[in-house]
Amino acid sequence: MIEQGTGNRPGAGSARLRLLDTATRLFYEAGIHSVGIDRIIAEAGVAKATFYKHFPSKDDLVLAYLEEIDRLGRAAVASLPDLAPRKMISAIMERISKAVIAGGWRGCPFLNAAAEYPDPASPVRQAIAARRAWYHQSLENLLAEDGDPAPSVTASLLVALSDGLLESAYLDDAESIPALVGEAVTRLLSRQCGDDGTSCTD
Amino acid sequence: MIEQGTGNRPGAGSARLRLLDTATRLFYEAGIHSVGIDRIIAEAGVAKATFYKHFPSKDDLVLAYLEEIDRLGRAAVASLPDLAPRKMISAIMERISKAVIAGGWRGCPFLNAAAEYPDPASPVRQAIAARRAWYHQSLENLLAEDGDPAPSVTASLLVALSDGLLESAYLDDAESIPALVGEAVTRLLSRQCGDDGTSCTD
DNA sequence: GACTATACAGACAGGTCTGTCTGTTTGCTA
DNA sequence: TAGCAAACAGACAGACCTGTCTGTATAGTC
Repeated sequence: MIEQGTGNRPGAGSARLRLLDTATRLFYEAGIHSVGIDRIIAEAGVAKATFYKHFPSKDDLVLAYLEEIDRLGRAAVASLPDLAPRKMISAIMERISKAVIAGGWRGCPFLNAAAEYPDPASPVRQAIAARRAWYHQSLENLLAEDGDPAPSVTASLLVALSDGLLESAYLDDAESIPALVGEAVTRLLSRQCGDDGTSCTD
Repeated sequence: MIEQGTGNRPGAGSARLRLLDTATRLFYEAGIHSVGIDRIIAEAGVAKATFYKHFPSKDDLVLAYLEEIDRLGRAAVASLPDLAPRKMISAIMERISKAVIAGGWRGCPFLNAAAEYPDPASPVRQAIAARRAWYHQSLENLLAEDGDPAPSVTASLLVALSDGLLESAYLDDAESIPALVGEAVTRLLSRQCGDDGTSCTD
């Protein structure tokens, strides 16, 4: 899907790629409204006309930015090894720790974007809603497989905890997150013994 | 504390109040960077020079906006009736439901502001950090009183869940929040029977 | 009435924003 | 060599941004 130009045609598609990469970095680091087109094209080394050829408006670039992150996240989850449901849930939640420990964490890109886009009907907000629906549904399916008595409620709590831990990593202390993720999963999932590695000794 | 001018001195202090009220509404509804000074003074009915007399810069107004919300939140918690620790924790968490059900919820003002202020050294971010530290400490104290074996960890989980539920109310479904708040508290707090109303039948 | 404090109205400067436009260069293809 | 598609450079328009400034009106106080 990602066509890394520069094969035979030195610039074919690479301008779009550079724009999206640069915008991703700048939008995430500085916030969306704080970053102007001029800065993006300067740092990407792309002419303004070329930018507006690939993205009819700035909001189209913002949308592409979020959709690309969404795509990568879904691909990462899809490529997880096939484990028992509860271990899958743990693996998904532990992606939080990995994202946060890497450094330069500036909060969840979707929550940050939502803060800047108040209109729920805007394409940006709809992309965020789609992302959240996918995440919730993925967890709910696994919880149902795991025999959770209220998979939708538990999934909502896991989504909320994911959001909260991602924000906590940004605003409080990133290093404490991995331990908190484990603790949260242990406490939130209903104790059902026998399936797999949960302790169930209490 | 709130002095609604127009008593004997028709305009004494009321300009600052109108500015802060208007800014609070607009910053929260539309986002901080999206609202210009011109719009604030127009809707507040205040001259620009008057604005800059009360607030040396826009960031000072932003800071006043967050500090006022912080002050109100702390006052509301301080004025809760004196209950047993666990009930106090529940009461604090249930403030989430009340805030969210009222309608017009646009997410946590502090998380929204943090999304727009990347520099952790900025006064805005420091106000956010102070708010979060207060909230965490308040919960931790109550948990310690309640005999929680790891009050700091549990407090961190409650903070994360608060953040997450507030975001969920904004982006997913506000009406489901009250039930989720109760469920979250039940599942997160360690089961210690005998104190008060926790079921402890499992 | 004179003085002071407060707020009003609005022009202005200097910068930045998005988006459009003209014209040039580059490199592949026929 | 000619043609074409893509990207380059950068001027420009029109709006909006923050912050400064000048001048006026009002109300309370001495």
